[in-house]
Amino acid sequence: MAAMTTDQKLVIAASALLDSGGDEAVTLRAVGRAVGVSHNAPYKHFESRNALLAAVAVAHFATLTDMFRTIRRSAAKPTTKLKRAFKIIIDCGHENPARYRLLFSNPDIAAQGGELERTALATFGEFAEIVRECQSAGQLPGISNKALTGLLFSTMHGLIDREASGRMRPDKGLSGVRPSMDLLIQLLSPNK
Amino acid sequence: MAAMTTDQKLVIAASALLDSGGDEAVTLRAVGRAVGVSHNAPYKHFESRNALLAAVAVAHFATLTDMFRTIRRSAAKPTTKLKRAFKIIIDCGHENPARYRLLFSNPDIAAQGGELERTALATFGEFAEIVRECQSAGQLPGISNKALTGLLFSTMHGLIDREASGRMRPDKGLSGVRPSMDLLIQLLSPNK
DNA sequence: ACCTGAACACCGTTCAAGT
DNA sequence: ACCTGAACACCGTTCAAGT
Repeated sequence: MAAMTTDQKLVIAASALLDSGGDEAVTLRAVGRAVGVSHNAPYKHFESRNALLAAVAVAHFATLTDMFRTIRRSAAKPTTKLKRAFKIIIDCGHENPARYRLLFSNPDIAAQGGELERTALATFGEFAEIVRECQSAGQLPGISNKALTGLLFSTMHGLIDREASGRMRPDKGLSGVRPSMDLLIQLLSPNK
Repeated sequence: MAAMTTDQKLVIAASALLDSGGDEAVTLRAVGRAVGVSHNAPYKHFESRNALLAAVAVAHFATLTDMFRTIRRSAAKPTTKLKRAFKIIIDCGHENPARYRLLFSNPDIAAQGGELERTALATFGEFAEIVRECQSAGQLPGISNKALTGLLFSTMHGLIDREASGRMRPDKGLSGVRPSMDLLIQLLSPNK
């Protein structure tokens, strides 16, 4: 932590504030205080608060890509790989809801394009390859890989977001994201 | 508009501001200005800004329930009814994204519970009945109605939210919410 | 190159005071 | 009962100025 640039320190501080206090806790004043600079020093490193948050998102997307790649290269069965990939995203939604929303549900951040868009597409691409393995193994329908990946990812995202929004009460008959995804996989399986 | 209470005027003004300028445009100062009262007059009618937004959501949920009920009571085929119900929500997501997020993706609003929760559950219930008709007609799997409804609704929500967040670029192989939902219905159909 | 302090134009919310 | 005006404690952002 000695050899860390101010840029990195700012991103790390912003990420910690996001996880501990949610989006509105990431004020430039709090970030500056955590790093030991003034509240407008971040403007010397990032164009705006949104640009700083986009840098946080880039770092997390890169980590997700690595985790997905590790899963894909493992010796597990395709469906096991898929469930592990699901679990990573679902756990993120549960443990760090503000971070999840930054990555997957924030129009202002996604609109920045550039490096963020590239990194996010890489994450999606790794996920798509795991889906492809399931298709090749006959565990998922042999339709367009991208269409199926988008459908699965969107369903998972919808379930996570609805649960985080408090709109998936038990009386709605949905016990959670995981069982719902298991149900979907089962319904989609070509083997009966 | 003569015989309108101040409460109603505030809700209507807030809703209009939400649709035209997004969530951050709904400031109590702007709402007050639109109605012709001071910027803190709303506090005499609602506990907070969030309570005012919750009242906006209640009004829209009630409208959605009515529209779903009308569809359900029509003479159309079950799958046609379902597609019309989808279309109403999808159109809302496209035409009034901020309103859509208020209704379906805002944890702070949903956390208010009370009348909002009841109204939202009624909307969901009407939707579930349309899904049930499709199940009875053999167009959708005969599993738990609530589980299937939640799955369909979550998928639609995930697709809408990902599109609104700018994360469903054409190069991801997804041409839009509607075709993706059609694909899902087709994949889920018991008839082959 | 990098940072600071003061300032600006906003917020939601509170409160004493008016009718 | 209902509303107002001033005030408070925040924001993101800008800018002149310092080293």
